Amino acid sequence: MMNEDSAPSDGGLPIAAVERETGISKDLLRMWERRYGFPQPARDAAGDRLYSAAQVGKLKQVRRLMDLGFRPGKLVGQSMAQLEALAQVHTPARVVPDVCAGLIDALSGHDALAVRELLRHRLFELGLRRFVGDFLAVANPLVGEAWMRGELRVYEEHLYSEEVKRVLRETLAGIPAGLQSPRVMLTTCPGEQHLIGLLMVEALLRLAGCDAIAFGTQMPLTDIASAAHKHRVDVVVLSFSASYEASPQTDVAVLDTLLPDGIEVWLGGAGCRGLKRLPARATLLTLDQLDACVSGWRERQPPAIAV
Amino acid sequence: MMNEDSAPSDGGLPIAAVERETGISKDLLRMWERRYGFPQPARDAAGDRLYSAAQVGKLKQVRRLMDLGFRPGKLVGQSMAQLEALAQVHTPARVVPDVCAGLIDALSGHDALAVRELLRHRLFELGLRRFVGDFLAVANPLVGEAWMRGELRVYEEHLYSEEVKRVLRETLAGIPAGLQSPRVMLTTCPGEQHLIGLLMVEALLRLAGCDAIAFGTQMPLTDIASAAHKHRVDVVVLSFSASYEASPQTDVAVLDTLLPDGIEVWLGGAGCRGLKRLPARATLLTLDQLDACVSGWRERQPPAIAV
DNA sequence: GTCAAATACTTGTCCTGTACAAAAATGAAA
DNA sequence: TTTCATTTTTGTACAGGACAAGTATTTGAC
Repeated sequence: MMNEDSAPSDGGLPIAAVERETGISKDLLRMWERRYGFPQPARDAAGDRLYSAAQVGKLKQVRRLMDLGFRPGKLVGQSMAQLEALAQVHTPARVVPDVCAGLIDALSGHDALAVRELLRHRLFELGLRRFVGDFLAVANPLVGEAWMRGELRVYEEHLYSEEVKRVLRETLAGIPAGLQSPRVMLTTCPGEQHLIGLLMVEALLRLAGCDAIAFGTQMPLTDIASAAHKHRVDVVVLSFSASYEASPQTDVAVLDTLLPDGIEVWLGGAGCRGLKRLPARATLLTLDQLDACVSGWRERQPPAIAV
Repeated sequence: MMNEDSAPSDGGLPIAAVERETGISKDLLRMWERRYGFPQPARDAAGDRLYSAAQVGKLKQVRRLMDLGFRPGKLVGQSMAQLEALAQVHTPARVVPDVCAGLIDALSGHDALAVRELLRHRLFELGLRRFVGDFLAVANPLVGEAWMRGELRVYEEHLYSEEVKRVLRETLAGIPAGLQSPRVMLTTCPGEQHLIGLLMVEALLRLAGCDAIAFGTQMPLTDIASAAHKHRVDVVVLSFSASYEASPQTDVAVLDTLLPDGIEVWLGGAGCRGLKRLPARATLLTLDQLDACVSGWRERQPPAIAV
């Protein structure tokens, strides 16, 4: 067991810390070292790895570029400057749509208040449905790309997502809970900590009059199943972000065996791209298909039960 | 690489899924298997482990009891029933204080709306400061203990924390952002996903007129440092829950080397118990010391700058 | 030349087994 | 009873091998 306390002042970060900072597993860090010779961390007295800040920084950059589709073998050999250039080139600044004007500036200006005001302004201007469907649907990837290009720092992206969550929750508080069917529960699978997509769906479901129950993120699959049963929900909504590590495919297959019959599963988010061979009860959908999906569900119900 | 898709329908869960479901690392799962003979998962065609639902359930129960102070060696040999009995005995139902009356019932009644109403009622009855300091400070551990005893399911605890977050955020939205010093940023270290403590602190700071900036959870330490610098904050508040896996000690030590001089670090939460040898800039505090801490900070500032 | 199938390469995760340091428990002395 | 030293327990680190899934590249038919 490495001595965690010896690390900070001097050499660098132990491997567990690097895993948490970069999201790259210990196994993989060791494998890259073996295969590519990078990163080649120093060692402490006990022979445990100690990664320098520079190595951790490069690892983060490599990881970003991998999310863009690059393979690690091509990346690890490059210098930090080359990697940054690569990120620049491959996420060309898109034309910022009018609705998002000023957003990136507000974020990089380190002014939390300005960001919040901007979001609120858009919300009142567009109304909740279009705020979600037109503004957030555009702004979220825009912020992600700006971060890829290095125009935004991690903490600025954190600030953005925190303020979006805040504004959405404030607003949801003002909408009386719908009581119509379908009764929907919202959550994410373990490891998926992105809540924004879930809140966006919740907003639209509330507007459609559905009885939506939010359970937050990261519910173990067995608990999703029993909660769905106990709360007598009709639909389980799961959101998968692009950075979801595990396989939505597997999650859905497991849930299919755990869930009682008659409960549907609706999946959304960038992490669902390329999903196939879904169980019969599962549906893949985008935000703008949600209303249609709710209507469709209502039509499928026996008239006696439908509201 | 195991075939994740073959698992769900038949035998059980692959080791990565069990790690995510139980929070027990792969390394440790294999170590327990070798040392204690439990869990002893089936194997797929490739020789990869496949854990049954029963094994995963027992692992979760073992983990709960370990949080109560039991050692794994004493636990793994016991049957599921014995483990449940143990949990019953060692978390005796406390006398439920009046303020919390009805809470557990509302949660186990699977009525999200009732929970929300109860929380709102307490909030209006007590006011924000006492809601945080008197109600939540009592209710949070109460819910945790009820879960330990098996009186609440995981999803009921999820529901509780989701509704608490919701009510707190609604309320925070109504308090104009304070603009007085100190300027405080709130976040948690990577791996710490509990937000409630942070929201409670934010509420109290806002009431004290502080300029509080919330960054959400799980910021890499390097980003905490640069955000603190760029946003020109005076204090970084970190919250550590009892279930924090990594070492707050190490985190603070690392931050101490990364943060610019003059920025203080305030630590709170159950995860801080037993912390010692803190850097000079770090302070350990509980909720009820927060006001005093803010006053203390203000007094320490040169009069010219103090507000 | 174009498309599709077969082949080769790349990459992530799993495996076994070992080692060791930190934490906890135990026992001895004050 | 408290304090200190010793033993046991426990978690995390290491090395290096294996292999399947995903990706690229070549081959071959049309």
